[in-house]
Amino acid sequence: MKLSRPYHHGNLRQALLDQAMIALRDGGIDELSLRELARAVGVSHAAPRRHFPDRQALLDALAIEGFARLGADMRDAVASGDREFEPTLQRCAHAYVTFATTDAALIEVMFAGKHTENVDEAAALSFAPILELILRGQAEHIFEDGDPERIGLMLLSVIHGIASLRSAGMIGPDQLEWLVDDAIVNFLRGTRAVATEGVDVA
Amino acid sequence: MKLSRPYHHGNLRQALLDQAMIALRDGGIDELSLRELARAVGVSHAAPRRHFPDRQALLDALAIEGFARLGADMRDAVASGDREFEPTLQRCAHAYVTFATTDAALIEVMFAGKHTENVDEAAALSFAPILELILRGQAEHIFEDGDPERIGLMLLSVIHGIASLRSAGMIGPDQLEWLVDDAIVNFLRGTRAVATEGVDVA
DNA sequence: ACCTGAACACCGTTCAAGT
DNA sequence: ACCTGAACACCGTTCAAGT
Repeated sequence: MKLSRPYHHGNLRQALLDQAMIALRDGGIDELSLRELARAVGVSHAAPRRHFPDRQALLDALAIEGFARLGADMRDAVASGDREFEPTLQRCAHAYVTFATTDAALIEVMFAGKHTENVDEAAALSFAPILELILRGQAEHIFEDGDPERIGLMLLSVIHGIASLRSAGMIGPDQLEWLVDDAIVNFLRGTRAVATEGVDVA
Repeated sequence: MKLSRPYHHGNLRQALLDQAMIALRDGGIDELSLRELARAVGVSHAAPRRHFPDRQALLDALAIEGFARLGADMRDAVASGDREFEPTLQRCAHAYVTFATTDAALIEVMFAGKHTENVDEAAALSFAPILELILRGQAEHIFEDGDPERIGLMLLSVIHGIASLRSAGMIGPDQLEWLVDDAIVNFLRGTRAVATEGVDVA
């Protein structure tokens, strides 16, 4: 006769990750305990060890899943809506910030630093939509020529900075929307706010 | 006869904070343990409780000290060197990023979110040099008019974003210098990189 | 007022042992 | 191959007790 709880038939790893995502959402990174995860999933406290050698390995796996979702969110945002450049960039930026504020604890894990190669790979991959936008912007002569990574890094800095300040509580929920809008406009045109002359792209 | 270790004659609180700063530098935020701090300072593990009700109180105090130092660093950077606007802004930004990379764990504590009112006060105070620069920039017509807080928030986002990405390891140490330079230039003039016409500021 | 010592509940990690 | 149970060393927090 089979057990009513049959060893999680091999998907314990994913069950732990799913439970961890839930725990992250309503507990923060410090509340995340391997033992509690094991308990919630109905397994002994030593069982996770087969799938995650230590706590950091679990966090790395979470970060990788997070970057995959972040990249997908941005890609979707770019694809949805019209093709006009500036609104597209706006949607991409908003997708990033929305992700970061919705899953604040997760993005903390993603950018925690103590990572493996695999995490860095996932991170680089997730930023592909941004890089593609830069390339397109250069083709449309919206951006200056030169290393697209350089421009991408500057763009990422603004967006991630906003997300980070929001998580820290230094930006109110109400300020978020227009701040992203303004930051993108400012990124494109600078603080001098010259009139929108010569911005008729294609 | 007096004890050779006389109860830390009332400065246990500061001794703990100093030791915590050291621990933060070579251990990160997770390595920071109240018990170890007490041990390092030569006091029982329950003694810190008189000065810090719980771990978070210690972290809050660290954050407040951190913001004070960050503000001072930026103020010094602004004061040192010539008064030309753009270089002054550059020095201020570099001071921020240097602080953030030198004391990466500390700035993590400072922006961790779970703060008290007092920490928010200290944070706002530390950003005063940035706000003053914005006001000066508006007076010199380098910035558009309107809410200086709005411009300050955008500027802070870029700078903090760079610092944050650096801590996460997504920006190499070698990329840091020119990225800050470029980000400030881009903040002022935008990505289009129009020639430097009409930028002759008084 | 300030600190100690023992106690409690919780961790992450390790390892022999089970099926 | 995958999981269990006991064990170890470490936490933060609490509280009666010392001086």
